Amino acid sequence: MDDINIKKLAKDLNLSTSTISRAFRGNSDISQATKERILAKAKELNYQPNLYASNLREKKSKTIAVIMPELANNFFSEAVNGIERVARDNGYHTLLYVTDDDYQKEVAIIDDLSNGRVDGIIMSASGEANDHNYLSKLKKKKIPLVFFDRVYDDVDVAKVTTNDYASSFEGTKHLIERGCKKIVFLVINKSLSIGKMRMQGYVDALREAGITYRQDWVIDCSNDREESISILTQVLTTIKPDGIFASVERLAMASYYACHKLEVKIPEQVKVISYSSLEIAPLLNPSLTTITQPAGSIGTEAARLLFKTLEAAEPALVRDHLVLTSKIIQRRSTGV
Amino acid sequence: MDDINIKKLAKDLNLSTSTISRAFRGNSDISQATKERILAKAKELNYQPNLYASNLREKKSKTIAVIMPELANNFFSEAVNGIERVARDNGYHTLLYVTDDDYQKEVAIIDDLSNGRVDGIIMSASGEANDHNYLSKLKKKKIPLVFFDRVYDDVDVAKVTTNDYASSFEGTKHLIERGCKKIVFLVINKSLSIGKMRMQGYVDALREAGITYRQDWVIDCSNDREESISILTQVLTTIKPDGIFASVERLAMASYYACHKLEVKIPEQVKVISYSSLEIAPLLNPSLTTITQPAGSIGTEAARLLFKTLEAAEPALVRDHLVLTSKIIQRRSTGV
DNA sequence: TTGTACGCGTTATCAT
DNA sequence: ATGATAACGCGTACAA
Repeated sequence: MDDINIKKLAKDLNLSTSTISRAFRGNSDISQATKERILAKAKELNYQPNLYASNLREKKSKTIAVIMPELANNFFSEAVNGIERVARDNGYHTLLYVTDDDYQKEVAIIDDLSNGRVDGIIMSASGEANDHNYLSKLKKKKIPLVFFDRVYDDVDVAKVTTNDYASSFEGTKHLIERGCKKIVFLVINKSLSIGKMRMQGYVDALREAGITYRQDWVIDCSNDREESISILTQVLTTIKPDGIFASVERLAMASYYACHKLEVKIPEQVKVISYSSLEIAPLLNPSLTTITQPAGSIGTEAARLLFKTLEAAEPALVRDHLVLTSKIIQRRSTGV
Repeated sequence: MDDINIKKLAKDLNLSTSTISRAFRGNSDISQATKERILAKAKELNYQPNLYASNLREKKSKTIAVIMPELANNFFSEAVNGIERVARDNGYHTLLYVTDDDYQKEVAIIDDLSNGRVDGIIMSASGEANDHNYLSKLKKKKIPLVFFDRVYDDVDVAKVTTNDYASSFEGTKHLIERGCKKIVFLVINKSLSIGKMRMQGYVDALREAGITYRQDWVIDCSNDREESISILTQVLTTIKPDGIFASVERLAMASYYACHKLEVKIPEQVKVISYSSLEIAPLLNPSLTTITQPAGSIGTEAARLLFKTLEAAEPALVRDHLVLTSKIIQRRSTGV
């Protein structure tokens, strides 16, 4: 009475398990009458096909995983929304995994996932991650992977990114046009593709404006906020920049903290621009000029690529790289 | 060569499948030598026990689900961190589900989960949710449920909340002490337990201060930001409050938007306090006075309760209700 | 310490 | 339209 399964239900209805099974799967033919009878009884007895048995039998989990560095971040939450919508449309479920920007966790999660728990993975890469060999396991297991936003250049899979080089170039140019001459560039990890692209845009924009690029203007910050704040405090007092370009949102936040603490006025003494999808950017003190990525679209496109791969005859061949466009939203932090 | 499984590995090593199995499970005895030999070969051939087969066999998924209203929210992300840590310590995996504050989605997720995908669920409730009968399915399937923060009073399971009544009382008192006489209370859903408790604290604090409570001071807002902003714009121009108590974070944001738009000065013309775990509350313009919940602890405690239930002889008996304490952090939005 | 054999709950194939 | 049966990959009695 306690545990219900397909056999008991079959016995209860004087039917075979095959018929029960058919009632729950759309395809096979079965008389409308018995189907309804089965479904009714199933609801009454609270029967649902056992997920693990089905998956074992079908060798499909109808589930995908999304791996991302952090949760409390509008960019990722919007991207996830996009992904989930597409997944649901395709009859798939979505599992969320968070790495906290910790490379070790990323490896552990991939490890956990390569036992067939999911049919495919959409991921935004974390941390330095020099060795990406652990991803080869996925290829061996034929679990397709799609990167979004933060990608590893040396891993040859489908990717969705934004025009980081161009938007960074424009962002830097914006600071220069607002009169900045000494612009520092804040990065968490230079080696990460996204950091490289954004940095190059910054460097080239400086060059174009005839400003000589100085290596010590590129500030290597940390994932840890306190650490970043102390680094930035140092920077503000020694380099005394008149412009800050934060390559990721949290570094803009850290910059604000440091400026507040040192009573450095934004935008009078230093102007700030940042990559950010922060919903509350307009409410910051002062409101923050942002380069904003189309987060939702990035998610839906990444999901579409994954499902394209999932359905491809030769999945390995799907290596599209989509590049979407970010836009600069000017606010008070780069005002006069 | 392509698909590896326990049989092939066994054949490769001239061993039986049971021995292989034993090598992967901690318990059964097996000689250290063969165990190492097996593990080595497994790594070489990229073998991992199939998750779905194991789960089917063991009738355990070693996985829990966390269901929450939203992602881009510091409170929930901290809570999730706490939960994940405890889960990992217990050898469990954590799946994340987001409802977007949509009751229908919550029902759908619970439905999906009741087929045995997870061994237990930790949830923060969404939306109005008048009918909680869909949760009975979990009980029938013996999948334990633990609520955190946003709970349904009529559902008799373990819960972890904060002292909403007391902190709301104190928050209101704080506004009164700062000179507010006409304080509106913003709520998204009065019927939700958390809304009720917080509202009662507000009402009682008014009463204690000799301020007559007016029903139209309780503003029913929306999950949709634009809608909330338009409601608040209305409120600011008609009621003209000198104090705003936002019972949830997003309503504080909406209030800020509305005030900015109407050029109503915070805190000079209206003071604002809000429940919030916003990391950037100090950076808002002006910095926001918050009632902050111990998010991480809520998560870890909820997880502990879940695992206690999971291990209990009679799970139905675990109905502890833990109440943790929030604290008020005073900032400029309620300053002079 | 290791091997044999069965069953977990389902679905697909084949038969009726 | 429905039923019988084998197989998915694994873990555990039980046997050796």
